[in-house]
Amino acid sequence: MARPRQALLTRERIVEAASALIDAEGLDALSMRRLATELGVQGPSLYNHFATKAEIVDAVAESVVAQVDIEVFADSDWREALRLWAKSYHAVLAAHPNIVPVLATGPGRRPHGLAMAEAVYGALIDAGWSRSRATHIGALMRYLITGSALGSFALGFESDPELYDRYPHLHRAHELSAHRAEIDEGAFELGLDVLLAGLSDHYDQGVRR
Amino acid sequence: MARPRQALLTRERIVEAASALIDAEGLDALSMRRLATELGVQGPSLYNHFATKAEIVDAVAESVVAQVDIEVFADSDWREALRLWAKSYHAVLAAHPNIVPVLATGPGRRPHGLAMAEAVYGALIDAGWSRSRATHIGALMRYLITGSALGSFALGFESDPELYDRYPHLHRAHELSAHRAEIDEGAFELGLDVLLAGLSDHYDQGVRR
DNA sequence: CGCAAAAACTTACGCCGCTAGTTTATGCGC
DNA sequence: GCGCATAAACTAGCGGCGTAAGTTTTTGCG
Repeated sequence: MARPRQALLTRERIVEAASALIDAEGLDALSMRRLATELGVQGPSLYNHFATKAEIVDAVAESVVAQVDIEVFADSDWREALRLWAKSYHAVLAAHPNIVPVLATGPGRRPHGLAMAEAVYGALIDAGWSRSRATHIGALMRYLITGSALGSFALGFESDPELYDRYPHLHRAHELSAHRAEIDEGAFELGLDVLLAGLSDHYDQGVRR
Repeated sequence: MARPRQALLTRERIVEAASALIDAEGLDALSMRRLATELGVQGPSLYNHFATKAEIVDAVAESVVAQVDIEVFADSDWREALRLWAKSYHAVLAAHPNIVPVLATGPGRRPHGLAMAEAVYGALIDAGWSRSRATHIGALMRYLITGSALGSFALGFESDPELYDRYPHLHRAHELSAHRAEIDEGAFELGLDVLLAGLSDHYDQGVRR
């Protein structure tokens, strides 16, 4: 096949297919040939639309970050905004866990990633936090959100009971995976509550630097 | 070369070389052929000592986790122990950031990983936390520690000033990388302080479940 | 109408993890 | 002290990877 009358590929279709493939089978399953096959095309044809595989992955990351609600910073108190944003971000990552390692490296050059950083940092600055403190708080939120999304804590423990014979306190660790949702959500909520309460205390006591 | 009089490889030597290679050039740079070359040997010879590449990576992860101080749980108050352990873990990961994605998936079947989980969870249980709460706290600590080690927050922002022209609050973001150490450490310390203070309050108020 | 650009193709290079089969040295049982 | 299973290296090769190069055909603009 040479150039078709109607283009088979668009950047949008490629990103959608890549995103679906990553969601369904993980980052490692995304290869140029596999993705092309999924789109009914030969591998190298993708290079007519993206210069490298990394660009495709980046576009997928951007499309995920775009789903996070940053409108909340427009009209909420910084505490409430931070909580709602964190929950929204957390929910988006929970829906697309396989792309998290990419997001964890930072906003890079992605417009939505930068817009999110701008919104978070701006809200903290506008609330009166020092630049240094605002940066720390922003970093800290990212640690909690990506850390909790990177891999399920519960699933990190294998479900083989014999594995825990030597560890007296872990004798029920093989049951953890069955309560995966409650554990992962509970830990995140606990962290968010404690962090926001603590920061709120600092703030109210005038410790903003 | 057939079988040499003195074995060229041992599991220990392989793990050391793999660890050094990962530290120096990242997880992606670790290939069986490259590692073998580093050890003065042909690629497939490594399979006489490890069944798969994943086993080698796992052994490297185990050797890193083994450096974390879990003795502190033997004779400190749970708060102090948690703080010292977290700092030790954080320091070890800061020294070997490239292996963090592997550790972030949980202890798996690694003895030192399991021993660490046992120590943390056991200390919390012994202090009087409920099983559910102890699990949440353990998960939360992992979120903070691996989240902060996974990728520098400061380095997530590129040092190209023009990138931030559209984002008024980020106009100095290109300077972040220059203060990398202070930012990353400061955010981690802030998170650790706030979390431990908050949990300590819960504890003292009798909220342990 | 002609031609550059676009969008598909095929071929190929040098990597990758890993398998299979080969060679030779070691060390244990008789 | 010999024989042989095992260990530990080797070479060759499979199928997959990212991507570069060059080809073909269609489109759309000057």
